[in-house]
Amino acid sequence: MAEDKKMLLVDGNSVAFRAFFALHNQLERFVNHAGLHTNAIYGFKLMLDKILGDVLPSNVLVAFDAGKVTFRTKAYADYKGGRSKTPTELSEQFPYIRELLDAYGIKHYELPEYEADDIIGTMTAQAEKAGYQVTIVTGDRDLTQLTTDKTTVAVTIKGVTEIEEYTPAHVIEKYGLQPAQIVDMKGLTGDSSDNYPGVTKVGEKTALKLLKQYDTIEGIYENIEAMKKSKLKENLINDKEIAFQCKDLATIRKDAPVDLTLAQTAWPGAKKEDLLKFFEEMDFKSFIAQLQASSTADVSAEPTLSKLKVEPLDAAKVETLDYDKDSDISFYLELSNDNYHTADFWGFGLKIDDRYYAARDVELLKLPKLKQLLEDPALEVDVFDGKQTCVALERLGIELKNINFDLLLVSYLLNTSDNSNDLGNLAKRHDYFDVETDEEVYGKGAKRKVPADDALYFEHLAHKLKAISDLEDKLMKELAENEQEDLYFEIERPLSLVLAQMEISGIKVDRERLDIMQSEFKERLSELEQQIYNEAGEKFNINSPKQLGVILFEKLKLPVVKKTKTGYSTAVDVLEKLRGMSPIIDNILAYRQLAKLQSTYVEGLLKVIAADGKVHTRYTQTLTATGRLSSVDPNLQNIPVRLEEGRKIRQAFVPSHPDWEIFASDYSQIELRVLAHISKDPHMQQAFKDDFDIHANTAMRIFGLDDPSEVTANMRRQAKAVNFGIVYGISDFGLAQSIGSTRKQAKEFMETYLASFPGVHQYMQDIIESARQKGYVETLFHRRRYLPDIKSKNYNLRSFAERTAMNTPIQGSAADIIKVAMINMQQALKDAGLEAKMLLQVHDELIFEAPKAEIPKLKELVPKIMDSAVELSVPLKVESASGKTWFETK
DNA sequence: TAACTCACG
DNA sequence: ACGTACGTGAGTTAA
Repeated sequence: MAEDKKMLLVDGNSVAFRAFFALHNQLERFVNHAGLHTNAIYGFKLMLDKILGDVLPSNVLVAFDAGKVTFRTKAYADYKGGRSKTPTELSEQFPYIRELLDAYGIKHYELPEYEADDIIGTMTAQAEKAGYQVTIVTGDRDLTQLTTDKTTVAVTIKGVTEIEEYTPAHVIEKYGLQPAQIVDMKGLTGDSSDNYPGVTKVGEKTALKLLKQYDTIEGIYENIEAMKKSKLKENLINDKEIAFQCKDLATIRKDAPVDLTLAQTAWPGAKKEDLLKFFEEMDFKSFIAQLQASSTADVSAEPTLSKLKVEPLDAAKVETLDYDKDSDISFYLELSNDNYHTADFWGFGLKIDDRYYAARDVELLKLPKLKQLLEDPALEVDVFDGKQTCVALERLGIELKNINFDLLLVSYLLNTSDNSNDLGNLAKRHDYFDVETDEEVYGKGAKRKVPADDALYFEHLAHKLKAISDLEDKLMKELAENEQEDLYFEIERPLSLVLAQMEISGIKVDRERLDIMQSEFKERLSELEQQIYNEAGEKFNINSPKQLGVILFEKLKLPVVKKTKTGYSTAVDVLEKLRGMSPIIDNILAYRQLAKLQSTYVEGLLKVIAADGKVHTRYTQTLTATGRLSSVDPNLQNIPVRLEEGRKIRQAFVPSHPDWEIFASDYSQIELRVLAHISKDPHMQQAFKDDFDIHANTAMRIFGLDDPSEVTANMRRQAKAVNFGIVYGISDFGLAQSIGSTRKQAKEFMETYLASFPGVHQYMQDIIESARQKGYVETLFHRRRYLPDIKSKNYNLRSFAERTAMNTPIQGSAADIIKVAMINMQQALKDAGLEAKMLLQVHDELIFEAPKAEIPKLKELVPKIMDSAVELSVPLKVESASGKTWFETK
């Protein structure tokens, strides 16, 4: 590193701004014990680590602006005028950012009357001359004017650590300009953020054309006489002085009186002690842990991993493996992608006590020695993602029998909002740094590939095994502290095996049925297409909201109901309002509906039918913030049902054997029943105990009726919306939206509702207060969701957190209940000796296939198991149906 | 990759 | 004065 002359120059102010605003929504979470905001300091530190690691510089300098008065403001009074003041939450952090740099051993510098840019420009020139490679880091694209073959400019684009690197070639590609021409561009067009005007009526396009022809502003004016008469020429002549002045303002100085030698910017590396002291002061706990985990006293830019000895396995070596019942065993199976039903096997790693083994060839797992190890019911194995491991091993004919600690699952339970699937990232969240992320080792997206080098690859596998093993005690202790042991041992861990069975079973799809639908839809779509083109008077892409917006609101001049960030909204609720104004609307709605069915369901499903004629979804067990499952590849939890046309898609879901049927059971109103239970509201509980129509019951209360016969269909519809609103965490706006009333009317409904159900009202207040106190809410089975925004000063964030506090215990407890039912169900089917198989879960319903002869038994058994999953203060209610296809189970 | 739209509970 | 219903996944367009 030392012989490489690499200079890193950082625009301190600009990066601090970026860091501050990137973490602005978490401003209140970044406050240290002294009340100092620390988000910009934190972000600055992340950016430093990233760039130091990428560049490995020999020299570093961070430049700051010295103050408001500069030679530019002296020359042009309005320079940077109209900028809003730096928030105090940020300005208070600047002194500490300088302290941070001191702790890193990094030189920082500022110069009266000059901006950070000019210091950087000057140092760049000096460093280039002395033969350095230069990297500049900034949030300000203007600095790209400094790019040369020796100097790269890294501009932060998103967050703090994502950067875009500008080389001269990239500048040309992106702007169509040489780096040196950027100042000519700015001279012509001006810069609204720096508040200087440029030439009248000259924008980016005109400027580009001019510079292409004349190269520079000087070039333009040398040739101006020859230009033919035009408004542009007039403007150029009138604004000549402005153009030159603006160019001068935009030009970064390379000759500022910087009294700093290159030698003074040499970077010796950070001192662990100094950093520790600083991080203590800032309360940066994870950085402290990260530091303590690293072994050396000198902190280099790249965090160093421990060196592990990994023995490559082959058939002979497998025979020598030695373990017993008390051995500490971790196992990790590496796959080429997420879809473990079909992914290629990349290999595996195995840890027995403190010995590490790895191999690329998974056929080795079929050898008796290894197969027995995995299938021994008396041998506990620690894993990361047990479900994935089980399903993939099943493809090799191996059944993993006794999972002890599942790092992914436990980590999710500890914090349902942290839903990283990557072992390396997840470990970092638990202050463990001795493992890299897959992206770091394998690359991402299309570039992801298994390392060619055995040593490198096997070390990564070994570090993953080590992380699983090292984190077990700590995480299990946290689980116990949270009273979540039962949730893990009794619900989530056994559930992962139930889900594995369901995923492996898959559900049979009638391909011919879908083929028929596809050609039928195709025909109808092209008819609708023609009609729409006729009515519009031209061809356009109906699928493009942008093009459709132009047709509807500009060409046909229909009234604009709602706008989105980028243009006109063409969503269903908008189109509904335009119905009747033009026949095109009905056709567009019909087209949309059909196009959705065609692309997402008919074609989407056809694409994922496996060789066995079935679709095998994957349930993500560690994703949702509430504890629900989700379903991917394909998503079988959103197959159409509400509209008849779409519902027919369900005709394609059929049993996998002749003379079998589909059987489905669903919990009726489970979320409202859960609410009745946890809120202890007597009226709501009574309604469920009496098995009343709950929406009609609510209607009677909010409309003040005495008899169910007085409830009209419309009243019931509105009451149903109110019930939904209550479950979601009430807001008058949302309710008004959903029932199409005024906000005032909605507010009255809500108030009447809360007065009629005092227990519910009390619950809403209590749960919000409890969330504020504890920082989290919990479900019936202690599933936990943290709500840091509940204390936010931002109204929106806080309101969102409050609604979440009301909703999560309801949605999450319902999720808990069906999970218990599923575990009991699998056991009950087995105990009853039935062939029936549980195939799908859709939040409050379970779908099975079974021999026709077993259907009567299921009608008894399934509701019984679902009802008794948990004892609430109100009864649960389950409804069942069966038929030849999923469509018929209604 | 983000934005929009729409399918489900 | 603000700008929202809760929880998901997938296809399309357009940058």
